[in-house]
Amino acid sequence: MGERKKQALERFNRDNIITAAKELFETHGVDHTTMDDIARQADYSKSTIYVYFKSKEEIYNSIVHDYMDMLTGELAIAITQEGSFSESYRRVCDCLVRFDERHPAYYAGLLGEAQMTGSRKKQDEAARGTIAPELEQLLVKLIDKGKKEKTLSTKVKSNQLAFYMWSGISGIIRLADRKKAEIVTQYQVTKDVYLSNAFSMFYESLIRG
Amino acid sequence: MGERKKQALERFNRDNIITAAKELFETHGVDHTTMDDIARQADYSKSTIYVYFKSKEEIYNSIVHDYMDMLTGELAIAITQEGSFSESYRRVCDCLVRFDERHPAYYAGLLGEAQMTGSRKKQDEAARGTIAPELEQLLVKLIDKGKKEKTLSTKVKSNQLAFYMWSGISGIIRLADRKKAEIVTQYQVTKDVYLSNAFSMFYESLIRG
DNA sequence: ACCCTAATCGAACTACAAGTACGATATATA
DNA sequence: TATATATCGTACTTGTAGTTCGATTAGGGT
Repeated sequence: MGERKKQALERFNRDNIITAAKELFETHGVDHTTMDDIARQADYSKSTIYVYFKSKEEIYNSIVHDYMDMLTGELAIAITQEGSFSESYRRVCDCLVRFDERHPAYYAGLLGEAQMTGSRKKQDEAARGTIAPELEQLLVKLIDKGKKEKTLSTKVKSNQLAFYMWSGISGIIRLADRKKAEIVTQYQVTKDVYLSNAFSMFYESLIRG
Repeated sequence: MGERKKQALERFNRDNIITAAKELFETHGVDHTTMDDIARQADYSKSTIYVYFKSKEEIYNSIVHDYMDMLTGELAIAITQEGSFSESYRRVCDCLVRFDERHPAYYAGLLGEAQMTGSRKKQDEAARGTIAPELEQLLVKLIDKGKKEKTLSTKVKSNQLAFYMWSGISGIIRLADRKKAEIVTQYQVTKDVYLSNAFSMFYESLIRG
């Protein structure tokens, strides 16, 4: 078989497997989906699955990677679209909230915090706990936009400020998601209103860095 | 055996087991510590372990609970000690940072985000993803202190603001911990300096809520 | 039509750790 | 000494990731 065809086949099979895994991960949860489940759903034998992916974790990471691409695409638009820093900032927050709502199973993966339960293989050192570089670049771009229009001071280095922004926003979203029930019952606001307030407050910290 | 003695014995055994587990969890990590390891370390048979704890997770949660008590003690001091809101706020941040540094294996548990890998039992619904109520009360107390001295506006409800504060601080600490290497190499500051800056910025968002 | 190679299958197998079962034994109390 | 109960030890069950390997299928080249 020609090298061309071989690669096309590999891609085709990987895609099928990922599609199947996505469905199962989202409906039953990552932990309750077994490799046999994935094989059955994708209509492959388990051994074939292991030809294309060396572990369950690699499947999960591939999906996260796909979603990461989608997300960075959306963020790029949110950031480069016309409007002030403040408007871009809100669009970015919205993007992340919507991502968390649509793909809760992968939000942890996006932050590099996913851990496979019951995995026999050591976790990939490479992918551990890093912000994806493209993501970081985008956030820096956003910060620079703010600096250019003098909304942000230039005292703090952009990448450091971007990192601060990311940690704050992701912390806010994570906890809001975890405690959404209490937010509604105890604080008497919807989750969206709470988040909107929180992002507004957090914005203050950025423009006074 | 009298009820008194029985309870003392139960406590004694639980303490021994927890002490053994703590050592192993901290030296080898929670995931790489097996129930057999714990039994060996504590000098009990595995079956006895299961008399006193119904699962590995319960052992872990007990430890978290202990540390939570310690931490709330320290926070209570940090908050009620003399000084302004701003000073208390810094002390609270310091407390949390030091906790994360001393007990990284339990920081996730503290936030209610720990997940046992390979556990056969369903996770306790009760303990899922909540801030411990005592912790929440303390944070509210801190916020109220700020309101009383007019450093904080009273527009936002105290418990909501406390929650926001908690999510921000814990997000900042978590990511700083995860990326400490990059902080030093890329941002050219020590982790402590970075955190100090971050907490200062975040402070701005609180006083302008 | 035939062969060869690579892809796929299937089913049994290993490894491992959590949690269980249960009879044997030690220890204290009455 | 008799009884109750705490502890032990060992073997077992269960669930799942990942492996092995011989059998089978499919397509392309001759």
